[in-house]
Amino acid sequence: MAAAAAAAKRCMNAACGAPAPTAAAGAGEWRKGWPLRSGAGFAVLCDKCGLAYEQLVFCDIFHQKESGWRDCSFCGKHLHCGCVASKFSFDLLDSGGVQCMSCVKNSGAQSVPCQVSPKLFLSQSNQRLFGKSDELLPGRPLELPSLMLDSRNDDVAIISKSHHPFMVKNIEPGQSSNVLRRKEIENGARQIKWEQSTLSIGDMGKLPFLIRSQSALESPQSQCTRRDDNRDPTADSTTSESISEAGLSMSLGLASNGNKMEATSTMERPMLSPTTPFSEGREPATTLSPFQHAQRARHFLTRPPRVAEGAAFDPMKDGFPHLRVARPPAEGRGRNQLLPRYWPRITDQELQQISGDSNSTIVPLFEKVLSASDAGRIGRLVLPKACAEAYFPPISQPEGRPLTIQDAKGKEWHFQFRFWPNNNSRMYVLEGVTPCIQSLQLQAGDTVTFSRIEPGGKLVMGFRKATNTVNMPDSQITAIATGSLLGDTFFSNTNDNLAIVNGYSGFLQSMKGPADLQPSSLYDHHPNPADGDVSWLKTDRFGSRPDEGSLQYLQKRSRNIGSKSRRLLIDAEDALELKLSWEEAQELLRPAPSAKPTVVMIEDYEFEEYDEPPVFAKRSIFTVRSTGEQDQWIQCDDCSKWRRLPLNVIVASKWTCADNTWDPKSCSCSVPEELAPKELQSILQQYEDIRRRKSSFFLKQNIPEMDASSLDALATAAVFGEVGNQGAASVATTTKHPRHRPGCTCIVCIQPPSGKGPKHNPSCTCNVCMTVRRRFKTLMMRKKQRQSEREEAEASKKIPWVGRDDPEGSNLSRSPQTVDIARDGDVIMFDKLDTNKGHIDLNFHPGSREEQQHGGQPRVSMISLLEVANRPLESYMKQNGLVSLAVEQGNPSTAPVLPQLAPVERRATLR
DNA sequence: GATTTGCATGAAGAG
DNA sequence: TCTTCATGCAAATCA
Repeated sequence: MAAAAAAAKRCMNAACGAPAPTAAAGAGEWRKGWPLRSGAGFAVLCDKCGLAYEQLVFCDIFHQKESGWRDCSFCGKHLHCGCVASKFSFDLLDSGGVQCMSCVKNSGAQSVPCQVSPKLFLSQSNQRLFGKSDELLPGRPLELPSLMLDSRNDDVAIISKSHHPFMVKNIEPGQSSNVLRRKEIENGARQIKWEQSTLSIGDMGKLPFLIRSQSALESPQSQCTRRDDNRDPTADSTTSESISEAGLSMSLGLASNGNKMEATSTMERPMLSPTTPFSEGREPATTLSPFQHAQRARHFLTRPPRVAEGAAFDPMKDGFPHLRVARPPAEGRGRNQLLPRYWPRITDQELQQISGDSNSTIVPLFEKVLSASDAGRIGRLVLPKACAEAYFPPISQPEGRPLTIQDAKGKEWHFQFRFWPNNNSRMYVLEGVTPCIQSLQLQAGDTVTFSRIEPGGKLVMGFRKATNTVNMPDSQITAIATGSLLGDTFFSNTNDNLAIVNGYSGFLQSMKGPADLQPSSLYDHHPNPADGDVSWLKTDRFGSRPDEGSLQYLQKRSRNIGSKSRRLLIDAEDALELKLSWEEAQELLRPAPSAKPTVVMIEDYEFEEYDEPPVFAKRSIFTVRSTGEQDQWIQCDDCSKWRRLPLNVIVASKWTCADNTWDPKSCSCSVPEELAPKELQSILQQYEDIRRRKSSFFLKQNIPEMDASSLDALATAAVFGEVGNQGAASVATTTKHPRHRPGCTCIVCIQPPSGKGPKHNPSCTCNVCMTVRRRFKTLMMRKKQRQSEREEAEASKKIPWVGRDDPEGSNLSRSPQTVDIARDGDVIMFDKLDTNKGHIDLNFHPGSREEQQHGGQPRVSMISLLEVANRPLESYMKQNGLVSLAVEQGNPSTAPVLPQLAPVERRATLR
């Protein structure tokens, strides 16, 4: 292939005959992009990971940017598109050889006809199926069985050879692909119904949907992919997006003229459908500028269905009135520049609410997630410039003009729509929104949606409360990506996990791409798990609205609320989920092996401080024999056998028996397990019991607010002597303000701030302040620990200690055979070497043992401490009957019940 | 002293 | 590199 290709590396245009670039001109790079298989496309090889990504080659962006470079979805390394790399850009012809792009440009539309090749073939390398364009001809609908999914990562690639490949890349495993499969079964081979739009809507933002119009930029072949560019864009709003929207129709599964879409027709439409300009013999009127291509590509990537303007997609008709679909922006000045994040996500139900009578049509315009400033008492709502200029009346003076906007209830609000000069630009604001914001009880993170009633053009605003807004810690995302948290939810086997990791990696990277995410649609459309589809995200676990509990949602929220705004807006249930997941991750943390802790004694408590960040380790289970000797058990990743390791050993996340250098007898998977099956089963069962009880405990806590900032707020309040001041509660809430530190006294965070300001800067991070804060945390933790110990002591007089830890009546409290098993870091009382194997040592008391070992010094559970410290100051003070720091212990009876899940724990570590 | 106003600043995203 | 926009901040205004 390479040789043949090399021989043909000359422009096929006889009038040109320009040679292919020489080695000096970058032929090496160029070859890198030479088609791998039958002209299916230019294979792009990542030098770093060696993975081929044909589909990336066909991205319009290549040509729009004329850069020829793109990042590998896996490793981020730049990929290379051979067709545009050199000063000559060549296009592959079906008849063989190449044609240089300069000729394509010069020859115009007549030079080379659109060439198609009636073949359908399977990529051998990755089992992607490449369907050639004539397979998509009208009357020859693409057989859905041909929409084979990559067995590894469920990629779907539908690529027409000549210059019109359509690609659906990296459909997430178990997600959209399942939709495809399912509908394939249900509807026969031809139709991809509406659900495919689910796929696409989500995938649009999540992964680069690539439609290749590689030559569309200038080549005659591009005519095939071009649509009616000379149409009046307003004449048919659903088709005015030309290529991009045509492609969108394919990817969304939304026909322009129907509620449901057939894969065949929508795939054809962009290039070969009888309705397309090309098939109609109409010439494209204009050559798209790179910018236009870029814009269209973006729209293609994220174009959701239109509702009010053409009803291409009608959730109501489809029986999904609650679908939260990212509506496309309505017509307006500069609407093409409207970032998808501002696209209104509004359900038809909400639309109907707004419209009231059915005679009016609601045109969703845009939405915005309220920032702290927007929702603050300043009363200014910053409007996205593009939105303001596109949908609000034009204003020429900074003073702007009054604007009356009606809310969903019909109440009219009067605002001042104005702008400020800003860096040679404008910053549009809606002033006087405070009454409205307060009336609607909107907060930062909530979303306001602006729509227009037609006819009449009256502006209406709706809102959406951010009920499940979570900014997921990176670590959890990482954990999810590696399947460690959701392995069972993802896929059941390692190989699949790997595939998912890969796909997820792409997903994460694609999040950075130009296409924003519209995940809600995805999850609104998401097939019911009961249907047998795999839900690859923890929507069920969140138990919330699927769109808002999804990772995509979290990602989007974190973007929308502001990437600048790394803050936590945690609803109770999600907070709990997050907390548990986070703790799971925390349990895998170990001090860095090389780290030498500095032991700090604070009021008789030992804390270890590390200067180095912790490392992730493999989960292990600790057991204690009746002799008090502890063991650590770790499961082999290969054979799943449990092996005993020394206590102080920290193993990497991947560990096999072969790595067991501490016990040569058990360094092979063939060696039987040391633990008897019953013993092992007992341990694991108890282990799970403990986990469940921990979860149950947290569920029962119903902590009103778990804002991670509470700890800092508490400490800060202490620093400035505000403990006991009810106003301190506002300190916690103001940490939603991303740039503010706890205790910030700015006008947004704390009003009024003046007059009572501390002498120290509240955000001061000097050593003194930091130390004071830390010590205060410790003080609070210790105080709480004392209370819990007292409670424990009192409770122990009434019931056996094990019973306290076993409210659900597990074996732990019922049987002397039980053992106490805690999660990693906790200790399972397990007498492996006892003559009564597997029997619990009832005489064992973790507290007494701990005290014996540590000279009577109680140890502090870091989780427990954080649990306490995370409580908002106000609730903390209330529950402890504290008025100020000067007040010592409150009434123990009012103290919150602390988790007694880990009576024995390792030394608390502080960083 | 409290609140509003107008602009400046800078992080992050887009191109 | 440019643009956007969330936020800071101080002057202006109000009570």
